[in-house]
Formats: sequence, structure tokens, C-alpha cells
Amino acid sequence: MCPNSLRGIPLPSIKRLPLYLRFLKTLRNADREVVSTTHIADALHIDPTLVRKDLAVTGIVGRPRIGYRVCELIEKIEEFLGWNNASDAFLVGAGHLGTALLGFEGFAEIGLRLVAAFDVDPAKIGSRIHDREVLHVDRLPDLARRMHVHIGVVTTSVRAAQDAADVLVRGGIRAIWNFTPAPVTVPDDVVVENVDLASSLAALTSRLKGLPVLGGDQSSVE
Amino acid sequence: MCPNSLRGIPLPSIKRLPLYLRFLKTLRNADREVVSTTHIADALHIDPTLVRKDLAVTGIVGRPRIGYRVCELIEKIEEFLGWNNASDAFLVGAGHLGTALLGFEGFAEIGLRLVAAFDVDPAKIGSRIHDREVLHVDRLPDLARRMHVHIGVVTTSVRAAQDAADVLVRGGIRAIWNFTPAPVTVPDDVVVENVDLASSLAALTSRLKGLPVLGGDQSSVE
DNA sequence: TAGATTGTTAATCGATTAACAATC
DNA sequence: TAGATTGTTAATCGATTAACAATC
Repeated sequence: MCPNSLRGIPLPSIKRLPLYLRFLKTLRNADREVVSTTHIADALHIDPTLVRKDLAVTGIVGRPRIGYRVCELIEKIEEFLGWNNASDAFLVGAGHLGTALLGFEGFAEIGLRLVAAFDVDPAKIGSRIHDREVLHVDRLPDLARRMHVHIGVVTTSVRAAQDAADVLVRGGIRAIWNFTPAPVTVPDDVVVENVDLASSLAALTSRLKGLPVLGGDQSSVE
Repeated sequence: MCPNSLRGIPLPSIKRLPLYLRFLKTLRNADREVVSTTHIADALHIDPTLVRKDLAVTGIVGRPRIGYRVCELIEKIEEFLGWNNASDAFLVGAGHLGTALLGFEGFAEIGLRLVAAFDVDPAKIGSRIHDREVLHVDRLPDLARRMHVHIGVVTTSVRAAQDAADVLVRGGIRAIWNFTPAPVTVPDDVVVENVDLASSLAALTSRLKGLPVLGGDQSSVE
């Protein structure tokens, strides 16, 4: 019955969905009604069969000879990723990076809404950054529960990252988006996704040095 | 003769090296002289054989029964990644994110030095951000060549990303670290590494929704 | 020596790519 | 119809894991 959800879905496929989404939106802006996987594949330099497999995880069905309806595809991908109705998130660490993320308008596109920022610095608490209040981190657990916020974004210093994660866990948060290079430890039922700039830079510099690297992924266009 | 450099090195291995590096530095701070792969593997939740394979790409040799010398391992990894002597980089787009990156002290650890920022906004040009001058982007190509800068960091708006890439290419830049969600097109000999927040968030939210996801990678700790 | 660990070779696993039948 | 495209099954490829001999 549920051919896709039973077997599990490859993480690489999930990570490519936003790529398709972005491209499809440019097509929609250009008033394209339908699109074939070969067209998507050409534009994104991905194998057409892989594109078909990736799109299949959303449950979309195409029409032979025609392709997929652009609007339907966009809807299906957003629905699959849960980006159709935005999730509220708390940000911990109102420094430079935190401020940048609070000001990043692109989050609306990807279903995330940073509703408040937290810090320990008395100089920051009470101020507003990009129209969001900065609160003391001690207030986070209670507010997270009362506001049903399930996602935490960590932009503290490396030193404070684990403390931030602990506070978020105390607030019953279920997912942590960690922008610090510090690995954080959380209970099994909390999901952690790390944005690891060092890994990304390692991929860049090793290729820059002309080393022969195998298995280039989608984040590497030449 | 060169057992590793002939066959090419897996990109996943390269992306894990910074993870090891960070852990090894905590060991060095604790005055640990030697370390075994089993110890590293336990701490980082990675298979010990995989750790050995990853470390092997740097050319390090360990001693059976003993392990690896911590300091030597750190040196070898930094040398392999080219992080032992920092590379100069230009940043294009002095907005919120650009400002955050200019203020990020962690780059010293990973061999990157942002030496100047560029923008088109007259209000910004001539100012200083975190002690780096903001110059008009028109001056970039000439300066890049004269200063032998080979790395460009793009933190512009989506709209301006391709223009930024073009200017960097005109300056003879060889690698672009793209922080915008826009895919940029560059000549074959220029390396592009994308920091794709949407992909990262997709991995987070799909796991948050309790979907069965295969192939969790290192960026996903639970 | 005994035993922990390295380094390597073989097996497994999953993702990607190729082939092709079904469809409109 | 002819032919482009989907959707699926099989083949390939590479990364990870397991097994194990070599080493000190």
C-alpha cells in the first residue's frame, strides 16, 4: 500500500528535494505548466533516472509522454518536507551568526519561522533583533512548552553549545539545528542536524589542491 | 609509491577529517600523547575501521599496540587539508551573513583568512566590518590577481550570486564557497562548494516528522 | 609471551546508473 | 500510430563494515 514509506527513504534523495523545489519555482514563475525529468536533470546536472526516483518519494505520479505538473510537484515536495505550513523555532545565541539568521528572509521559503531569540548576555536581553525579542535563556524551557515550539537553532559559541542543547531539551524540543562546530549530545529521541562549515571547507580546499577526489556530491558543481 | 594519491580519495573521508581534527585537539589540550582508532571511534560514534581508513589518507602511520601520536596526527590532517598555512579569501556581499562570517573567529582554526569584503552598496563601501575594509566589487578582479587570492566567499542575495561568481572568476579565483541557495555557473577549472541550508533543514525536518530515513551521515547525531 | 592495535583484504550494503517494458 | 516519457527492475559502483594477518 505505502510503497515508499515502508522501505525508508534515502537521505541523499531528501537532501536533493530542495534543489528540485527551487528549480521548479523558477519554472512556475515562468508559467511552465509541465516538466519532464529529463528537463530537470539537464538543468541540475543530475541523472534523469535519479530525478525520477527522488521525485517518487513524494508520491507524485507523472504522465508518460507529458511529464509532471509543475504546481503539483511543488506542492508534493513541500508537503513531503513539511514546508507547506511553517514551523516555529527558537534561536539560542544572539551573536553575529544568530543575528544574520534572524534577518534571513529565505527561511519563509523553507518552512521555518524564528519566533524568538535567547541569550545569556544582559546587554542583549530585552533588545530586539530584526523585530524578534531577545530573552534570557532561562525562560526558554517554559516558553518552548507553552508555545509548542519543537525546533531549536543553536548559534552560540562552541563553549556554550552543549548548554544551549541542554536547555532546549529541557524545553521538550525535538530537533536541534546546530550551527556550531561542537558536537552536542542529546537524548535518543531528539534529532540533531549539524551545519558543519569545517567539513564544507575541507571539501573545497582539498579539491582546490587538485587532489583526486572520488564521489563528488550535489553540493559540488564545477 | 603513492598508494593514496593514485586512486583518489573518497569525499566522505575528507569531510570527516575536520571532525577528527577537532577531537584530537581536545586530546592535545588534555596532554594526551597517543590515541588509538578505537578510542576516536567510540568518542565520535564512527566505525573504528573507517577511522583507520580515513586517517590513512593523510599518510600517517600508527604503531600496533600503541596507536597514533596525537600531535603528529593533527599535523598530518592539517597538512593534508592545507590548513597549516592559512589561505586568503575575498568575501562578496557585506550583508548580515557576510558580517557574521567576517566576525567568525573560528576560521583561523580551519586555515581561512577573510582579508577583504566587497559590495555594491555605496552606503557600505569605505566602511570597515570587523576590521576589514569594504570595497566596491569593481575593484575585486584587479585586487584578487595582485594579492594572489584564490578563494571567494559569496554571501550576496540570491539575485546577485551569479554576478558575484562572475566577478570572482574574472579575478582568476579558483574556488568559490557559495553561501546562497542560488546555483552558480563557473568554468570547469573553478571549484564550487555550496553551503546549502535548505538541504540541511530538509534532512532535519524529514527526520523530525518520523519518516524512516536510510543512510544517516555524520552530520546526524542522535 | 600474550594481547592490543594497525593495516589490508574480502564481504556487505546502499546509492546511482543502465536497461527496458508500460503508457498515453 | 510513433515516440517521448514514466516507472521499475537489473547492473554497477563506491562506501562501509567485517575478518584477519602482521606487528610490536
